[in-house]
Amino acid sequence: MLKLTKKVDYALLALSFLSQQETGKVVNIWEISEAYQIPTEILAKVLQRLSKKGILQSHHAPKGGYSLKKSSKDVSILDVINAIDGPVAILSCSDSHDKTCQQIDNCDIRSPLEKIQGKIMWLLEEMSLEEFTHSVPTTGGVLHGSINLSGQPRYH
Amino acid sequence: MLKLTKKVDYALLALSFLSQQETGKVVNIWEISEAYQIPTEILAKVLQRLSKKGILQSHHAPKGGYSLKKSSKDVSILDVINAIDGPVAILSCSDSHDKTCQQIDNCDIRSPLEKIQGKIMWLLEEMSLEEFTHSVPTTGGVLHGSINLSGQPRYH
DNA sequence: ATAATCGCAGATCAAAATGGTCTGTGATTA
DNA sequence: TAATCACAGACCATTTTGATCTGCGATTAT
Ligand code: SF4
Ligand code: SF4
Repeated sequence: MLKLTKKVDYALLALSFLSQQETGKVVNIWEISEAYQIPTEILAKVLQRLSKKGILQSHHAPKGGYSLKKSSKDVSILDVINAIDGPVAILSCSDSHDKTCQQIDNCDIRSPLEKIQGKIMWLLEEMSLEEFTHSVPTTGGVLHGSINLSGQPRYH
Repeated sequence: MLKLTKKVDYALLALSFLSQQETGKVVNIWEISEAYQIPTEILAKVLQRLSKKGILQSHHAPKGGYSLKKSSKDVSILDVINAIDGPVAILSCSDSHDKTCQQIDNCDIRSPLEKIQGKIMWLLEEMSLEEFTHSVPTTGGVLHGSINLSGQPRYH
């Protein structure tokens, strides 16, 4: 339920790896695959999409590979998810025109659900790769009050 | 990606339906199924789980059915998701002991991801069924500042 | 120029999660 | 005691995801 896919996991690991290198360093798939024990073929797919979306720069050539195209603070987690799995959508009906939900005519929960969806997207958009890989303690004061930043759920 | 399951959708619709009735009103599966065009068998499963988790009260008897067991402001969206699909878990590894992820030894993204997970759970826990069905404009001032409450994503 | 080393693209298969169906049982009450 | 409701679990179909395979295209060192 609400689980991130393995591909996104792979993408984040790879990006994390790259952002730990000296800036502009070119790394090939095999190295990343080796570092995390990820099957090379599927990692290839993942990195391809990241480069197609402008997050990575690819260099095809001997000694080629991938390097970060943007500063890690200009890449949000949402960007990564969008690149790998297509648009985040909590609801089946947010694909809009696509295939319409049977309940849509009588549905009175759509608008509140969209509100939640907006908040989740905002959350994912706020967090950049930089904060992500460097374990910055807060998101910069955008969330206030009683919000739980411990990473540990406080519910039973 | 990150999509709520249809069963949760059904659960929320049913709960929304029930909370629109006079309090304590007993409604059977067929009526709800009819109202939203949900297959009765699967709706039955969904309502069973809600009653097992103490969200609904069941009355088996002629003229029986289900009624809300708690006030709608004491039921969070997280409760509903937990009841239907088991615990919310963004990461594959948060099932902990279960089957371990191949990358877990070298993983340097787990803690930030758990942070995000915590925030999402907090979000879902904050919103009660009452706010949900009555379209209350805000969540009561817990989120401040530039948060986007419009329900519409503001990203491209 | 050409061969080695890379990424690119798409088809394809396997496994898992989900949605939906079916059959039979148990509780309550008119 | 029969009708009406929920309960339980097995079961199958569909969709999504993870992973693999095959061949092509770009770049560069020699
Ligand atoms: S039930 Fe409502 S919210 Fe859920 S998918 Fe259908 S229209 Fe969208
Ligand atoms: S890669 Fe890290 S975060 Fe993702 S599932 Fe494995 S251990 Fe958890």
